[in-house]
Amino acid sequence: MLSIGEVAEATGLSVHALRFFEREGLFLREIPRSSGGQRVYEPADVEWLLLCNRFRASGMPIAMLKEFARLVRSGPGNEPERLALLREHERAVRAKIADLEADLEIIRSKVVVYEEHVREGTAAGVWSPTPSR
Amino acid sequence: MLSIGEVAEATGLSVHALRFFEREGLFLREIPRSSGGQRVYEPADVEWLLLCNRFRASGMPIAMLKEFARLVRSGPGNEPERLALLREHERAVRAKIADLEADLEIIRSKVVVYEEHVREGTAAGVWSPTPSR
DNA sequence: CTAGGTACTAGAGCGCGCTCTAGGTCAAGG
DNA sequence: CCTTGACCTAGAGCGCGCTCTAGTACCTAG
Repeated sequence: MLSIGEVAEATGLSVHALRFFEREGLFLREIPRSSGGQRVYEPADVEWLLLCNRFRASGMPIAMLKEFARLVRSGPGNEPERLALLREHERAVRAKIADLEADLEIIRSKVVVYEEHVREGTAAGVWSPTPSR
Repeated sequence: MLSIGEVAEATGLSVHALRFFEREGLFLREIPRSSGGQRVYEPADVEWLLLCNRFRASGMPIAMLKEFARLVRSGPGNEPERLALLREHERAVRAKIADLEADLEIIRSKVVVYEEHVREGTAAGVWSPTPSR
């Protein structure tokens, strides 16, 4: 049984963010309260939040996370929908990686141009104030 | 010589975004105006914007783009600084790709679990409304 | 001459994802 | 008791990156 502060600590999320996540319905269950009204989490909630962190870090919007949580909360029977959502996100992440790799190529080429310029004192390929390249 | 509409078309940026970029000082030069006060671009501006798109797509914040543009505008002599900025961004992009690949692994494993579940009708490894895994 | 389309400036507004404030409650230690 | 600190709710605010509005001007075709 964990307090909101402990969960924040364990997940890297702020207590504000945890309350926000709850308002948004991103948990897999209602988080129960203690007699004094404080949230009482359990380790499984932390595991779910850690997975959420991965999803978020990989660019999944809150709305999609919400939808996934909704599917899980609404019980068994919709696993194909959950799978479709996960596959969609997998596709999106692969696409993002591919884009980043293409962008990295461009950046690399600019880095190389500047390295040569800085090493040799030539101005080939770098920008002048009035763009010429 | 190009109008703002043509540049928007060529770069995929909106005319609003182009005016915003200009206010923010993201261009490599002052964009001149026609007699009637309309912006007059040249192809080199489009090239720069296309590179900006790459930078932005790879997660470079506007502030960093601004700084790079400032360095270029302030003329020759600061190439080592420009290089340092580019290398920093290159590092950030590589890190982001690595993170995404790690996230992708996790997503894959969830997809696999759901694929098995959906194929075989077992409930192993998927979430129940009250989280057990 | 006029209408339509495109552009202008200045500034407000928005969607996302939190983050923080205000005003209060609760539980434990001194 | 009383303070301290973690927590509560409801709701406002913020940083980013645009996006849109209002009100006006110009330019080309008919």
